[in-house]
Amino acid sequence: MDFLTLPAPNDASKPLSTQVYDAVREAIICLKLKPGQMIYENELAESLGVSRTPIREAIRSLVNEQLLEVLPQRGTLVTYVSERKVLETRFIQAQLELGAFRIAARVWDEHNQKLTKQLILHSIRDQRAAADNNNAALFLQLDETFHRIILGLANNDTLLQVVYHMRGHLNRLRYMLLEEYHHMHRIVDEHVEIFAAIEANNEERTAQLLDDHLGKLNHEFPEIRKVHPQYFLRNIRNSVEWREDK
Amino acid sequence: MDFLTLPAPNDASKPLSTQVYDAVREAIICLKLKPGQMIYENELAESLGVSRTPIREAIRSLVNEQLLEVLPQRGTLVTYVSERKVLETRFIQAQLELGAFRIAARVWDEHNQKLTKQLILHSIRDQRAAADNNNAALFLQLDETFHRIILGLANNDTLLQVVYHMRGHLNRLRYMLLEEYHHMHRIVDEHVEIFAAIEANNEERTAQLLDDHLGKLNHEFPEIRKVHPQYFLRNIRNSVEWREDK
DNA sequence: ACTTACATACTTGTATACAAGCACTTTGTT
DNA sequence: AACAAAGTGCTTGTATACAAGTATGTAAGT
Repeated sequence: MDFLTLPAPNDASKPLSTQVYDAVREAIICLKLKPGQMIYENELAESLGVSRTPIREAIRSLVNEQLLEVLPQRGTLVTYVSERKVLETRFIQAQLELGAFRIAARVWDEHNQKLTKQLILHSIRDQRAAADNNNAALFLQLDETFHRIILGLANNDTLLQVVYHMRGHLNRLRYMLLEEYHHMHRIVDEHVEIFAAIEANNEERTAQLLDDHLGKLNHEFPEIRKVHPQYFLRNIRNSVEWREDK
Repeated sequence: MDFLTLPAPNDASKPLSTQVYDAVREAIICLKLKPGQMIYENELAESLGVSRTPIREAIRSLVNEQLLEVLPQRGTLVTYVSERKVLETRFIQAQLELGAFRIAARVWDEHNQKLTKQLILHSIRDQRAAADNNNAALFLQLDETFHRIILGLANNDTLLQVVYHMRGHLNRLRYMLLEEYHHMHRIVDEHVEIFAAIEANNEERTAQLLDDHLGKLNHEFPEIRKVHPQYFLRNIRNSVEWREDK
């Protein structure tokens, strides 16, 4: 667990429980904590140099996001990626992002959103750089930022938060995909296309492009599952009982 | 705080933290804990007869749902209802429910869903009874159940969970509305209409009716705000600083 | 050889003790 | 009388101690 560290040894700006939450969440999404792995409160507490109390509070939040599952008196499980969960999460993400991107296309105004445009162009440039360097972790972050900028045009913080949670799940899968297929440049191209449609105030085209963009995950899913079967569940619900490789 | 009680004095079926969560959440939504009210961990712990540990874990979950806000070293605030939060939440609810209800209308099959139909008819009957008795708390529960049955047809548990959280916010508002305007029968009528459209596999009409059904909240909002100004925030974000009545 | 019972070393769940910070009161000064 | 500053009692944040349950290994019995 030596890869788990807090941002600063004695940083009082945020409560320890929040810092632990951020650190563990990042580790789960980057697959440093592997789906199916057991973790233990004492172990985490020792690694991070804090007591069990903030650890438990962080775990509780991650259980709410279904990234962890507590098995009482046995330990805590990093949840498997299940096909069902991915499909469910993808549907929600699509519904919300489609709605928000439509708003973005509707309200986009070249004159009033010069700053936003600069942000987007910068983001796309950074994405290209990350793609050139084949840096999957960084690329995922930038991809998320790009989506957040557009979503921000809908002026709905709650939506940003919900989409953030949904992405928590999907990103583990997307991380595997990026590491395997290195298709980052294709994704950036799609981002460019989508933004062009928004700039043209073309709501229908924006929605169509975004739907394709998000939908690609469904086709890639079965492939990546064969590459990392140990991270996936076969059955319907998330459970410790049945695993792909048993 | 004497209205706060756990389901059973010594029920080991669920962890205390979960029981506390359920009890406090219910109290917030039914406005027994009022928006803007301060609560304290010690006070809750004494009322419920447990230690601060499970209390804190429950509070953490409710903070994640934005029903509570912890002010460090000062206490915990029952969040105000803000216009912004209501609009944001309503948008998400609409996007998700519209998507799911469309699926329901598409997949509905009289032959294969006899059981579901029975559930729905029962639910509508119960709703009428609650409306007759003018029982707002019960009606809200039944309303939620009705929506959940339909949403269940989309076969997406994650969506059920997200909608559940969004409703946590809206229900405080809806509770005020029901107490004030007693328009439960109108709501049941709309439910009947929506279900008829689903039975007819009429996706467009289902979506149209549901959109109207959910949209009514937006019109009622300014009215109810005048009745209970002390529960609402004037400003953009949820914050303890600015209040309607200051 | 196989099963069963039990001791043991873990785990999480809960309670309590201590630390640090905010708010108000009270006291002292001008 | 007005105001500033220290003190007191509250709050949440964190650490630790204890309780209860699970899995495992071992030894005894069949």
